[in-house]
Amino acid sequence: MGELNDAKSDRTDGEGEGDLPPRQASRQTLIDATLDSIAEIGLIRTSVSEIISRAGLSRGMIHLHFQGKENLLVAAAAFSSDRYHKRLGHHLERAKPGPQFRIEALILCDLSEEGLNENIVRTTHEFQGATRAFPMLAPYSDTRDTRLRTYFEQAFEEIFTQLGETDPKLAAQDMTTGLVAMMEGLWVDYLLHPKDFDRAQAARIVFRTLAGILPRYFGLAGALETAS
Amino acid sequence: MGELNDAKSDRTDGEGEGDLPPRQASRQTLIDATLDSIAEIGLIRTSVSEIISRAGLSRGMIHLHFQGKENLLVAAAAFSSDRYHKRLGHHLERAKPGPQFRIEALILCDLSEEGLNENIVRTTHEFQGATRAFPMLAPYSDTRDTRLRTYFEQAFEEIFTQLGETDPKLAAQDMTTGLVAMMEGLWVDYLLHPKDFDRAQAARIVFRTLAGILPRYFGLAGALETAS
DNA sequence: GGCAAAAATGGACGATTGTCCATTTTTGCC
DNA sequence: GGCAAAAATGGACAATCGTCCATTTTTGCC
Repeated sequence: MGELNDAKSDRTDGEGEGDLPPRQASRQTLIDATLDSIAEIGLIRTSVSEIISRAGLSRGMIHLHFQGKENLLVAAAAFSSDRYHKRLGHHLERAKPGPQFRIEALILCDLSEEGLNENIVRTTHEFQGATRAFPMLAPYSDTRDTRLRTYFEQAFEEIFTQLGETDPKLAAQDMTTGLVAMMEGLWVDYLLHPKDFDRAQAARIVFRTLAGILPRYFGLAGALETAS
Repeated sequence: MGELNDAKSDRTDGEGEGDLPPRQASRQTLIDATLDSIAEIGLIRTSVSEIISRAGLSRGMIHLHFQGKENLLVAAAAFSSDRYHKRLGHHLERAKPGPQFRIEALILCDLSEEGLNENIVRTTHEFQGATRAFPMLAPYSDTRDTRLRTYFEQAFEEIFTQLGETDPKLAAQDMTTGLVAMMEGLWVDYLLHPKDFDRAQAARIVFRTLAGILPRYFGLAGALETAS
């Protein structure tokens, strides 16, 4: 649903800080510059000077809008995470009915040009790795897996229930863990070799794996219509 | 190989790399301290002061042994990578003959307590993410996938050749990419939730996936003896 | 024990970090 | 147009960064 858009006097925002810096445009400029810098030169080298240089703004803006660099990083991670989940929801809405089609939609979303590109993969990976240094980033790094996992798990549970599995919850958990791991690993693969990465091959591999375990629901090309 | 003494009168002392760093003990102490620091507080916060504090040595030692922080990071990455591959080789030697047993050995090695623990996962992930900031670390981050991938690919090619697959090389590539991705993803899973991670479940998931595609070679518990 | 080389020390150094604030510029309402 | 509030500026500041070197301590051979 609609989070962080306008709502001009959103007073209750965040914790109990009294003063609310409003100007939205340069706030977003700072977030964009931060994400660009992280993607391009990494979180380590993303300094305040680097950010304001990319944003074309002055030094004090970060403190004015975010009361420090750390909050800016959190805001950037939140923005990135939110964008990711909006995309997921978008693809889910367009999916045909049936659990196997929701699973297919999520997989194809995560491998599409808009869902899997160098900027996204780099920033995601950087945030993930910075969890130790900046614990407040953890929830946003974790959300990707958590939310994606939930969608997968529900869909798999439907399937295993249909199949009459004795413990559909456990089977769904295992399938989800394996599938999320494979998707995560493909992202790392893309991160390390963006030029050699083949989206079609990646999708084929994922669906071949699913077809091996759930042949009535998945084929090599994706989800199958013929679910009893 | 082992030249750690003599070269006594290499007095040129210019900025060329003529002088050989001799004292091995404190050199290793620095590497260990660096890896510990990276695992514990992350690469971002691993400063020279932090390293020498953990090592119990003095400030100048880094410059004496490594001519700078960057070379120390490279040496630490190289040491970590080397240790990983020695462990892989060890497990490969002990594997029963047959490609499916080599694959099983690699998987179990990568999921064992000695192959998958918080220190290893954290440092590996940190180095992987630092590739953008420190390009000289790239080869050592890449080696893990490359070497593991080679082992898998050869074994799978044997299997697919035995099965009379029309294009055993391509099939082996796909299987390898999927399996490496899944292993990589399980590492990330462990990284984010070391307490909740279940090694037995992880192994079961991997073998269930393999069993789905290669049922004559793998069962839910691991590799099968019955490969005609 | 003497003594030169090696190993190790720890402070100086300039550069850069993130924070903060006194100012200036822009905005928006009368 | 005037003028107060908001937005934006850019430099001061202490702290920390990594590098480097003059010095001291330890080592090893005669």
